[in-house]
Amino acid sequence: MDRATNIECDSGLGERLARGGFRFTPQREHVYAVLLQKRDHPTAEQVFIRAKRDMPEISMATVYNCLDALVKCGMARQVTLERGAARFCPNMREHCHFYCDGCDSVFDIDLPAEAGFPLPRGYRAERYDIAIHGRCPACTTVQRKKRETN
Amino acid sequence: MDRATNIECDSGLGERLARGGFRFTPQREHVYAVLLQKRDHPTAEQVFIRAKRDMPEISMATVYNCLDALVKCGMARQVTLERGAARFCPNMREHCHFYCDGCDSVFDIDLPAEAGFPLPRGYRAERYDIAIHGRCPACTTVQRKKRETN
DNA sequence: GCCGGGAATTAGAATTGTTCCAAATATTGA
DNA sequence: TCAATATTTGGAACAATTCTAATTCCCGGC
Repeated sequence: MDRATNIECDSGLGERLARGGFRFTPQREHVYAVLLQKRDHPTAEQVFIRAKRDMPEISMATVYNCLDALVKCGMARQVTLERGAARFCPNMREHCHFYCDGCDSVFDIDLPAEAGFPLPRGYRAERYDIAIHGRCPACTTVQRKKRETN
Repeated sequence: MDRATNIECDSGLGERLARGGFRFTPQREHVYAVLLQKRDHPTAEQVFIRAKRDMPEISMATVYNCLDALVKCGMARQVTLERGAARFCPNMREHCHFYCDGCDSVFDIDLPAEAGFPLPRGYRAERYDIAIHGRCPACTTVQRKKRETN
């Protein structure tokens, strides 16, 4: 949001890509510029549309590739993280979810009483949706395969 | 088929369905039972597979319908809420996202310094992913159409 | 400067998860 | 019982994403 951050990130793109094992390409530079230019959390398709304005030959597959590279080298975030199928639970208490990156399972975590959160003036919160990613007790010590039992 | 027995044994399901304007059906009862039976946050497909064991005729469409009814009448939650396309942002500071249900846009919200969160013993958090749903300042007063500019 | 190998790009096909549809069936209220 | 309405079903449609195979590009060694 502030220009200092912009300049800092911009100048580091090539280096960050390289450090992540990626090459610095015109497409990646351009996709990153598109992200910086209008910070409204665009979808991949919106990035594609915007990128095509100045780079008409770019393809959707490349946009996905570039976004992936940017995320992997720490220059962007994927906001909507849980990309797989929706999951359901019958626990109607106030709680949040812990996603174990080791065994890919989900645990209910009780929320501390203080539900509040300081929001800027004018924003009205109706629902909090908190996900924590990490390792569950079983996976903290041992590396496990993704469980699948049905 | 004895409806009285069903209603007696459904621990509030029939009533909650009715209050939500839904009918109490064997499929909905069964899908709910499947959710209760193994609380591992199954996907719709896993629910489908499990439901078919005792109700081989049930279809995927019905499972989606039942899950939807259960969520709408408050008997279950859909864990993974952001179902649309993934969104991207180049803001690498610690922040969370505010989703406006009025205009369907996403805002960055700075996170208060205290990032901590009391987790049960053994869980190791690596990343917090906090989404807040509600109305942004512009939509708090006026109802707006979903914005689309690209 | 030229060549070979690995990475990146491209268009399009394939896959996944979900929603929509129309017809058949079931349930409810009169 | 009958009509109105909701639900179920299988399959088609759909949207987002990933994969594939054929170039094309880029870098280092010669």
